This record gives sequence, C-alpha cells and structure tokens, in this order.
Amino acid sequence: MVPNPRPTYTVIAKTAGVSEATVSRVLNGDESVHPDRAKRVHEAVDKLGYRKNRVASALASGRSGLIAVVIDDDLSVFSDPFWGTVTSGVSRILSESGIHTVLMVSPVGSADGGVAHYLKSGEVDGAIFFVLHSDALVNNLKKTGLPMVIAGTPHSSLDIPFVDTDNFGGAYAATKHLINKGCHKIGIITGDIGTTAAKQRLDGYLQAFRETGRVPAKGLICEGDYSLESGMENTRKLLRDHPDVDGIFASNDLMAAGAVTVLQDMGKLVPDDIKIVGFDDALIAQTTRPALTTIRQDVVALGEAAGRLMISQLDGEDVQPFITTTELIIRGSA
Amino acid sequence: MVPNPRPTYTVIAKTAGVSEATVSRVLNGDESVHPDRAKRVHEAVDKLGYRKNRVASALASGRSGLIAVVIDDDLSVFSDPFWGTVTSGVSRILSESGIHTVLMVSPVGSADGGVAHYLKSGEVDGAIFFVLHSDALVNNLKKTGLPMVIAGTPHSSLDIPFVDTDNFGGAYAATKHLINKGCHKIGIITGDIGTTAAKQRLDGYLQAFRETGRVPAKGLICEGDYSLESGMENTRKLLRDHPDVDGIFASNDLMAAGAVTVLQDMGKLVPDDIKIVGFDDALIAQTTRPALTTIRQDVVALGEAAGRLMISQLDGEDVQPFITTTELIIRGSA
DNA sequence: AGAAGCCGTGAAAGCGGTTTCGCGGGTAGT
DNA sequence: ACTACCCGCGAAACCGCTTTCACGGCTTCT
Repeated sequence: MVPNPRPTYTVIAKTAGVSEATVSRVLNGDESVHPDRAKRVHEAVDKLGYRKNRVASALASGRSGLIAVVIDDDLSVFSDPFWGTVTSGVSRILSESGIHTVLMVSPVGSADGGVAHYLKSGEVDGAIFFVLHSDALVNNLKKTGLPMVIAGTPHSSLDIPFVDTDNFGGAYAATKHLINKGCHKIGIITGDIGTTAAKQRLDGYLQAFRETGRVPAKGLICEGDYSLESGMENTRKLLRDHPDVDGIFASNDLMAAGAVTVLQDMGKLVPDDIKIVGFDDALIAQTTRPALTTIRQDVVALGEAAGRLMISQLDGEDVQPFITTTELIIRGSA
Repeated sequence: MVPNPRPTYTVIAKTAGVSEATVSRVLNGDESVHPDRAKRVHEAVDKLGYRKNRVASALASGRSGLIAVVIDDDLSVFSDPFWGTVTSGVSRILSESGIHTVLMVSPVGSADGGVAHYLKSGEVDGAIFFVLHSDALVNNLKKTGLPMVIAGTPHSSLDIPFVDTDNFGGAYAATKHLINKGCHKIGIITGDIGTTAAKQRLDGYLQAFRETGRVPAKGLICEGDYSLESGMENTRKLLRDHPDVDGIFASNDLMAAGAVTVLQDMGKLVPDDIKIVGFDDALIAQTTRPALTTIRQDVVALGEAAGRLMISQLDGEDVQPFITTTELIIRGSA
C-alpha cells in the first residue's frame, strides 16, 4: 500500500556512501565526523525525506523523548483553566526541544501504583508534577534519578526543583492593598489548607497584618477550599462572627466571586461597605459586578518555567527553583 | 547503582522454563499456550515483578500504545476549561486500556508541518483532534490509515468518526425556551462562525424561530467569537439596532455573562426586561447574577466517547459518530 | 497403514537505531 | 626511524520484545 516506506539508516548510509554508524553520529551531532561526510549524510537525509524513528532510537539509547505531566488528582483539576494553561506552556517549551508531553491524570496516592510504575519504567525521560498532595511518590522516585519538576512548592523541603507563583508576596500585596484602602478589620478565606499555596497565601496575609501592629482576631481566618460554595459559606460565617468586617482577601477569584454575591444578597455594598480582593485574575474576576481587584499570576510563565527546568535537567545542568512574580490588578471590588 | 535492573524476557523465560516466544505469547494473551505453561510464566512474572518494556514492545510490534491529542490552536484554547475536561475524559478512558495520551498543542494549519510529520511517523497509534479549523490535515492523514477521531463536527463530510454535542438540538431548545417564556424579539450572539459548532447552534436558533412563522429580522443575528468581550459588544449592538429585543440566546455562557453585565450596566432588568440563555453550563453560569439559564452539555461524556471511539478503531471495529445530548438548565436569567 | 493436517512450542530473524571496539593511517615524541 | 598516540570511521553487538518459520508429535481422512 505504502509506496515508499520510510527509509532507514541502511538506505541513508548506502546513498551517502558511509556506514550506519556514521549516519547515527551525524544525526546526533557528533562533531568528530569529517564535514564532507556529514554533508553527504545530510544531503541523503534531505533527499530521502528521512525522519528518525523515535521508538527505535528510544530503545537503543534509553531516551524516549517523552516527559510525563502528572496531575495528581481527578478530572476536576484539569477542568480548571489554570492547569490547562500551565500544561500548554509546558508542552510548548518541550516541543521546541523535540520532546513530547505525555499526560497522566490520576490520583497518585501512594509511592506505588500504576503511575509510579510507569514513571519508573524508563518510558519517559522525566516527570512534571501538578497538584501534589503528598511528597511520597516524588521522594521515592528521586532515588531512581528520574529528572523531575514540581509545579507548586513541595510540602517538605525536597531537593527537587520546583516552580511556583509568589503566593506569599501576592497575598501580602493583596492584604496591604486592603489596608491602604483604609480597611481595619480584614478577613481571609483561605484555599484548601492542605496545599502549600494556600498556606503561603495565608502567611502573606498574616505578615501584612502583623506589620500593622495588630494580630488577626480569631475567626477572621476562614478555611475554604477554593470552591465557589466555600467562598459563599465562609463569607456568611465571617459576617456572622464579625459584622464589622470591612475587607476580605479571598485566596482565589472563585471564592471572591462567591463573597461578592453573598454580600450583595445581604444588602452590603462592595466596595463601599466591604472591600474584596481575590487571587488569580481568572476570567471570572472580570464578570462579577463590581469586577474583582485581584492578584494576577503569570500562569503561562509558570508552565514555561517548568518546561525549561526540565530541559535543563535533561541537559545535566543544575537548576534552581523558579518563582514567578505576581501583580496587583485593581478593579472595582477594592 | 540499580541493584536489580528490570528483568527481561530472558530471565522470565529461564525461571519459567519456557522459551521467550512463549513468554511473549502469554503476555500478549495468546490463547494457544498450554494453561500450565502460561501459569508458570505468570508466576515468574509476579515473582520477579516484571513489567514489559513498552518501548521495545513498540519497536517490535509497530504499536506504540500512544495516541495523540492534537489541539489545533494556541494556548488560549487549552485554557478553556471545556477542552481540559474533554482531554481528561479521553485520557482516563485510554489509560484504562493501557494507552497513554500525548498532548500536542499547536496550530495545525497545513497538511504538512511538524505535527503532521509526527503523526505520520508511526510513533502514535492514533490521533484525536480538537478544534479543527481545517480538514486539510485529517484528509491527508486519512490516506495513511491512521485511526483518527475528531471532537466536533468536521467541516466537510469526511468519513472519519467524530464526537460532538447536539449543538443544533441544544440551540433549538434554548430558543424554544425563550419563545415559551413569551419573548417575541429574540437575538442570537453566535460563536466563531468558522467553527461548525457555532453554525449548528445558529441553525438550531433559526429552526425554532422559523417554527413561529416569523423570520429573524436582520440584525438580530450577531456574530461573536465566544469571548466575553464579543458578548458585551454584540449585546450593545443588538440593543442599539433593536431596542425592543426581549430575549437573547448567546452561543456560550461567557458571552451570555457578558450580555448580562452589559444589560445591567444599561439599567435593564434580567430576566424581566430581557431574558438570556447561554450554552455550556460552564462554571460562570452559576456565578452571574441572576444565574444563567443555559444548555448543559456533557463534556466528560464527550471526552470519554472520543476515547472509546479510538479504542474501537484500534480494535478494528466499525465506529459511528457519537452525539451527546444536551439539557436545558433553568436558572434565573430566563 | 500412509498421507495430510493441526497444534503447541522453540529457534532465530528481525524492528531501527546506538554504541562499543578496534583498525588503519597520520602525527608526535625520542 | 621506531614506538606511542590520537582520530575518523566501519563492523558488529546490542536494546527487549514480536513474529515468522519449521519441527515433532498427534489426530484425522482415505
């Protein structure tokens, strides 16, 4: 059926008049081949439209040209545009180096299990983790020497490169903004406190708070879980416990949106009665009325950084954690 | 370093006392092996913790166990939670069959180019396409016999299996709902008319409209592009041209949300003055005030269907296009 | 009873690259 | 001039699994 099956080294070698070994050297950038011969090989490659069989190459060399993006969770996480964006950033950077992205969406509870086996199987050259709920797997994998990058700050201080948003700084800026706007009693609705990001945002809030010389009253810190419902619920709770709250920092925009709707249903004016700052600068920040003042994070940069860190590791370079900066976006809510 | 390098067929064969060929047969489910021997092989596999090297397997068999998910666009599309959800649905179904998902986010303009080459290279066993802007690539690829699935109705009537939402039916139901609610002058804000989904939704609207015996006045049909801004802009235009509009069907929730905010900014009451219906039942449908009446599509099912269609093809079965049903979700906006 | 099929199995030839090893020739050291 | 190296290059082994081929032993048909 296929008129012209893909050529192999045998053919290239023959038409270039060299050995297959030389073809391999040329195609892998071995400098030691005489320029003339290299040229002949390149000509043959062009002429025959040769493309290397990556599978064969992977088998022989042990390098697959594939890196895994592991999302430690279920469907819901990936439906979050945040991770979609990060992933495409990763994918784009990697593909520039001829590396493809294998997607694995699965709870990665234990250090064993399917994903772990796969990663250990040598079928991928590295792994990038999103939304790690536990460090068990990466800790275990570290021993295998598999290059890894973690998106988000790890729980324990692993010696594994990671990329993250400046959660602390962003939360600090958000809280500071509320203070500057004259808020005196500022509540926070945290994210899922099992995540390091949520903790860091809480810390940023606390830091800004402390600098005012006060300590956050009990009950001003509400533990949410990043969902719309938790934003609404915690806002109600906050106002019940502290009717005089005049500012709320929500750890993401979704909860901030929840806060806005609840407050409006209660007859409170945003931002006149209560000011609200969110985090993410998600799309929803623009559709609430008033639109949300929020902390923008550079999601694409985050993904690209993760990709670059991986590439660097594959190249055997030393890598440093990478923290992207945040930006305060002022809209109507504060 | 590694104390126990992964065992190979050689080892399994030896400890099971059979030939490597038999090991291969057992591990690939060849029925013709005597049960006793098969049992011995399985025992050896368990005992040694053997896991097949997929790369070697791929090279020898020509089947890589990888399928590509190709998103014909740039970052922005993937930040849409819609595609993230579809992708994870695909990924989950495929992984149940031991197949992994390779993600490719890239404009697939021509029938040539990097993606095309990769797909032709035999490195993947199949390809699933999202957001196809043109049928050129798939048409070209069809000749190679590569199993393909298209998410979304293709532009031309290709003989390639696809999965899609019942866009027509959903739009029809949405428009019908507006009519039933007593709307007389109903506008539509379409999606990017370069996509078949947008066209089908427009058709559904037109059909419902026609059944009333009227024809949509010129200017009631506004061409949007699924973005928040286009929703806002077209709403303004709609009201400028037809101040007496009393219903709007927006082809997605984002534009519907834009419509709601614009109308409110203009001092119009939703749903009292103007009723609005969206499409998708995205998260944003719940966060607008009033919440959006919309057409829910089963996005996860769509992804899973795409995955299943692919599996079926790999198994050599005949496959039929798959259309998921929609559901009218009534909330406050209409 | 002999020819013809079948069946389960192992030996071995790939799949298409990569990499080690060693050879011949040229350069350098003494 | 002779030994010691270095360099570019080809032969061949090898990566780990799949698949063809053929063989010995049985059953079945004539």
